[in-house]
Amino acid sequence: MARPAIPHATVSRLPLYLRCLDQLPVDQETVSSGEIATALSINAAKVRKDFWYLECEGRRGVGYDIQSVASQIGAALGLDVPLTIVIVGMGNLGMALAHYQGFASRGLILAGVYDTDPGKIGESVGDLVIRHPDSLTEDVRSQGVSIGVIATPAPAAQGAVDLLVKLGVTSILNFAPVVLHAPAGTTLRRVDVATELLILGYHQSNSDGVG
Amino acid sequence: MARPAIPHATVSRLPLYLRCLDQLPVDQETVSSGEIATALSINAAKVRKDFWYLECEGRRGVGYDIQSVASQIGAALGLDVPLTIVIVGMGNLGMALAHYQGFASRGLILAGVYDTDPGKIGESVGDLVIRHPDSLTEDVRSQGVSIGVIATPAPAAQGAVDLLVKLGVTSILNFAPVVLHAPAGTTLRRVDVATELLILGYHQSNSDGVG
DNA sequence: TACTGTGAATGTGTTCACAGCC
DNA sequence: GGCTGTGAACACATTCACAGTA
Repeated sequence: MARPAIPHATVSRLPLYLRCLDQLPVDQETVSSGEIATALSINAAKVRKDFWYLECEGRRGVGYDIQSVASQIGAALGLDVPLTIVIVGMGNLGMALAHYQGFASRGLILAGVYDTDPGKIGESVGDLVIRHPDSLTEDVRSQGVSIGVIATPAPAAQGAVDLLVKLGVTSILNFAPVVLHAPAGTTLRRVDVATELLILGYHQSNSDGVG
Repeated sequence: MARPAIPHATVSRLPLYLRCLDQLPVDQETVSSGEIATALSINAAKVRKDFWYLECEGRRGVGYDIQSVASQIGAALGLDVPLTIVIVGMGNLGMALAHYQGFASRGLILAGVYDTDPGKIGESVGDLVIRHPDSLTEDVRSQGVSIGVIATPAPAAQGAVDLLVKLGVTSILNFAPVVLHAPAGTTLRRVDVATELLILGYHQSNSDGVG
């Protein structure tokens, strides 16, 4: 009954469960561990144990209530308090990320986009206008930004991180091809984030290799 | 001496090591496990064991030869035989990915970009021209494509996967917000790919939660 | 019968700790 | 002293297997 903390491995699967639940027929009310397991090609006991950590109660012989599982997962991921993000660096990648539906569909609110290029400042991106990173100080304070996305060229990346961290942003999603360092006085945990790479094996499970 | 297969966990760290090595001063010839461990905020024994799996030979009291470690990692990732990728879906995200330096800097060759929208077909993207996915059949055969990137809207994603798989592509990198299914006759392994999410904790290590 | 809940067994990955070499 | 190489200990994650409930 006194449940342990939710393991990392479980947390990393939660977004996957969420997507999977989203795609069930709207009139379906319950779902079994087996159904989810099949859809994600994982083991059903793993699904049950994951849900157990989340304190989702299922009904034997029936399954789990979709609504309540979804809301438990949302709560565990902190999506019940919507997260606010900003994107620094409005090159091609930054632009694409700003337009990308993936953030919104995961409940993230894009609050600002920034670039140092005077030629870009003032340009509109959806509802937002590109501004100089100097504005971050004000924006982070007023909007309570929790995630900063780095889409700058490599040499500018570390500076952007330092600034964000100084302002109190605690999560950095880095797309620049550099290894970032934690500014002084902070510690750092590196996490691989769920972009999905599906490795297809033909009839027997392919041993390994990222290619 | 008879070394076991390289564990998944190790493989998932190899790109990180590679980036880390790239950023060392050009005149530096050797690197110690401790140096790398500090840069990546991981344990030094882990680095040594990872290098051990790769059969990298270090010198006690000195460290590892940077060149040879880099080439061993490259070989383990299959980057000595350059991988070829194609992108299906040339909306904002697809465009950005096509221009993104990250692929090239990891030794991936972008061989084709595809979209079904007649208004987009024929448009140039760098050296390439957007074509209809029908051309994939020919292209995959002639270029030996190993990775297909899905950047289509959600409803088109599964169809794109089915086509790629039918043509013999064995790795799919999915950016569409849907759960994909393995076509009949194939098995599927899901992998989280290294986009870096740095979670910064202030002096004490932040317990958890992806936000 | 169909499903959950969960201890126990197994498998994998990480870290320690120290001998051995430069 | 600084660093690698590596067994052994530990921690964590997955899977099995089955009792229990609707």
